[in-house]
Amino acid sequence: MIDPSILRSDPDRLRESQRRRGESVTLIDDLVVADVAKREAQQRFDELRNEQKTLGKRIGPLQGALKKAADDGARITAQAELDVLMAQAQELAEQVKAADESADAAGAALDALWLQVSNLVNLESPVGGEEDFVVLAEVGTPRDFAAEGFEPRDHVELGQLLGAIDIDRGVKVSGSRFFYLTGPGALLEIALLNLAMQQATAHGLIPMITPTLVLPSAMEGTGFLGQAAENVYRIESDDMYLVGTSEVPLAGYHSDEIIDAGQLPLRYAGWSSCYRREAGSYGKDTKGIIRVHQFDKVEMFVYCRPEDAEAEHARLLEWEREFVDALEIPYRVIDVATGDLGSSAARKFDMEAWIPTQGTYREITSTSNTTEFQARRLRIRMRDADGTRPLATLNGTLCAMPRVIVALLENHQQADGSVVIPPALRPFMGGREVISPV
RNA sequence: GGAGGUGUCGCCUAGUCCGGUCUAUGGCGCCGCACUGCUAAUGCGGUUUGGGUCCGCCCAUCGCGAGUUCAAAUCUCGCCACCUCCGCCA
Repeated sequence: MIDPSILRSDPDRLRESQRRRGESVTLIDDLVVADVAKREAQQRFDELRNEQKTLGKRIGPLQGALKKAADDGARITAQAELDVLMAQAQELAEQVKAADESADAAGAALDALWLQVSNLVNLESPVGGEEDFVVLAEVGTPRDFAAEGFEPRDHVELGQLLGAIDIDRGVKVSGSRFFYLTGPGALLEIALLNLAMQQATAHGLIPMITPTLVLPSAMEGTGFLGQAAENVYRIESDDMYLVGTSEVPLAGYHSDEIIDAGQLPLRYAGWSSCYRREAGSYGKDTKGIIRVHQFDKVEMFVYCRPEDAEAEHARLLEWEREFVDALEIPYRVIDVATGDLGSSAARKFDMEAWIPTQGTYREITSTSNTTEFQARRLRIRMRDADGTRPLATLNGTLCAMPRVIVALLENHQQADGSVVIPPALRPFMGGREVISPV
């Protein structure tokens, strides 16, 4: 949710943001109307309710006086006065009830509209659709396998040769887009987890292992029940959701809290399984483990002052790069275009790793500055000398296991099908330097 | 899963039986001011959160929701969380 006061002070800013995203601009006009209607309805209720309370305060003492009335004359006078008041109060009660209902309805209508409004885009974000990203950096040089004299194998074949990935049995047990990590593949994930957590804790992030099943409020607060809803698994019998990223439980962690500004920034590194339906991706990445329904991920999440958010965003990107640098994988960094930000992000940087057998870069990390958007929805605020106000939240991938494993296997393979483990990872692999075909 | 108990503005707490002067009491903590060589102590004032505002105030908020009533922290119903006991269980 965006600061509602902007709707009154500068609605064109909202319109411009919607326009850049390629989302509805007329929605803002509807909001303006609904906002006025809501305030009018609320004010009417407030006034009537005030009247009702004022009147009610006279009834109690009068009833007391009636009980203590000394003689019949006084009793009759008091009773008559009370009857008049009660008649007024009864009529007022009906009006209050009606006003309350229309104020509630106006409020609900306004809230429903607000939920459709995506976050204000950062004006630096390139305008356009998925293809309109800007490349910020390109790091490392893709290997020239032709010059080395062999055809690179894809990660599916390598995974099989090494006994590291078992896709067939994943499909047998759980259906398409599921897999097992086996032997060295499982050890590789554990090593990556350890390397990621070592780096995270070195930078002062707090390690977290989070719930992966959450209530609707957490899912909605993080903005995943909007455009992304079709990719979320819902447990119908218990009205809960499986998270697609630990961003959800990490954001929900401080929901309904007011955090002392002195404690900020709060930085977490959460490890969890992630579940994605991948609806609408039929035919894409059907082979291999680039796009799967369940995987594990280490996610960074930051709560900070809104004025520090852009610097934090740069920091998250730096930490992501540090991790991929350590793995010696060629990559590029892109500034994601406004049409591809998702509802929560004001700005988003993706890292894309070079995948030799695809001859292209594929997303392996994503870091978003969601400014105060999620914090407002989740009622997370900070308190400083200026009072209480929403804070900013940011998130960034430190290590999404399957895609990093794909990049490692494909980029570090040798002619005989073995794979060299990058030195940074070796301490977490018992010193092993190479994984060889079984 | 079953039985009983509890849920009040940061923390603790009064109020709930018997509805109205609750505009929610008191203590601790915190903030400001005064006094003070400094600290402490003491005194005075402030201290839930959100919304509206003609900047006087007004409205909502007592775990959440619904209901009864002229009027609900208080009565009724449903839900949630926690505690105790029983059952089951990795």
